Amino acid sequence: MNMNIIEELEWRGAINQTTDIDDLRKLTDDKKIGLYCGVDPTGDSLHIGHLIPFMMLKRFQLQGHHPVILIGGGTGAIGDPSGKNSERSLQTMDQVQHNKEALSGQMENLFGTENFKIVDNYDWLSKLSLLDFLRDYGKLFNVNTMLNKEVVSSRLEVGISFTEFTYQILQSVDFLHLFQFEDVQLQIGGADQWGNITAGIDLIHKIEGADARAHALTIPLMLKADGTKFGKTAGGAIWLDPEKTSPYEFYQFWINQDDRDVIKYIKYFTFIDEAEIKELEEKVATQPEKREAQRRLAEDVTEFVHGKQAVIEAQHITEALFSGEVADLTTAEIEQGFKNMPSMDAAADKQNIILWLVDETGIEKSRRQAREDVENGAIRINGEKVTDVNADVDPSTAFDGKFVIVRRGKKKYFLARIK
RNA sequence: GGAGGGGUAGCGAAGUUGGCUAAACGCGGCGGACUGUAAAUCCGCUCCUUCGGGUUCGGAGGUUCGAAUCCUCUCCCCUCCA
Repeated sequence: MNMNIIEELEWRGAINQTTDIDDLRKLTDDKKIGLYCGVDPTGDSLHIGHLIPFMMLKRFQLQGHHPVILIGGGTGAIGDPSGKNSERSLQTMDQVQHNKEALSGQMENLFGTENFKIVDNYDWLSKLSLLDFLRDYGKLFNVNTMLNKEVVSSRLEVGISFTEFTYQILQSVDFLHLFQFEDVQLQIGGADQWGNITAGIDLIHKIEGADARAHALTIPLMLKADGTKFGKTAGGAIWLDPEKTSPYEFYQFWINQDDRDVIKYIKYFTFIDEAEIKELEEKVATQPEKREAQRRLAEDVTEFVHGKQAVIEAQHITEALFSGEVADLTTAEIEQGFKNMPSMDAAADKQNIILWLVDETGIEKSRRQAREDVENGAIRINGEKVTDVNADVDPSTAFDGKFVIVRRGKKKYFLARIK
């Protein structure tokens, strides 16, 4: 596809707001630009919320541009007030360092090491003395302007510390630094970053001259059709770390997206081209029950994050778990599929199902409930429906006596690991 | 310190002329039907139980054949006054 990157982002619905879009289009036509987004090292794994700006960077990268991810090793120690209604607690430098290392590894999985750079603003912010900061940058920021930024004004009622108030200056210094030393001309961020990014552009203009070409591009707020926040499930965040969220669960997250959202997500999170997306859109409208779009979405994103093999395994596990035919799952697949499903240790002894469900495994909280579920036909042991409350559970009959897979209801699974 | 109001099951909220109330109703949760691993809807269950019964209504004690409901003491919360 020879579409200009900005045009491509436009049809993908990925742009919320930009500075001079015509100049941006021209700039990206004329040369391969440097661009960046910042990530605060507030945790030790990326989650799918991070994927939102990363998808943008990736698209630029695929067209030959030079993405840079800035890890806020310096600012992370300060706390960005954006999107927060109360003061953040500070992290220790050790935590920040640990998180930074974990995140960098994950980013390299997504972007490779060619034509991609990770920088840490600690490297330059930490060298800035207070006096230099005040003389070189502080002078260029007008407090009235800063107060008017949405991020700050929304906090005036509840209060904001000087530290967080200063955040926008630091982020501006970052942009300036990258503009000067990494040839970065565009900063990307969530819609709530607009104020911070434009503050940086103002700084660049003041120092580098009004004709310096620095741009801002923000991404629309991702909301689900039901109005709730994208990326959160009952079980919490969806992580990119396969130890925290298994590839199977990751795959499941995407396959479960609402019809109303799926095309939007496909446009945003996959590299599928326009023609095929049109087809999928048509399919959602005419044959929603096939959920082809959801499958493609899940496949594509899972492959991007975890690789081809992970997709194949996730699909195998999916097939087994949803058909109930769990018998042919491998040990590794069981481990993965049940990563974040309830699991418990159990003895190898054969015993009555009610006692086993309540006392041995704790799957059911009372005998009353256990009986009810068994009698309702809600319980399956290794895929076999059990409706007799006097039946026994014999762990030795499947999976070499290592596991007993319990399914309650249509899709709730439990894994008993036999000791 | 003074005057009121309140603490009921996961949450919200009835019930306070003592028994018919293991405790209405709503939400949530769990099953089932339908279905597309959806949405909506409908149905059942939702303190424990060896199914005889047992233990609950902030806590302790008392009155009574019998209390979430009455009395005493006590802890906590809210509102108003100081």
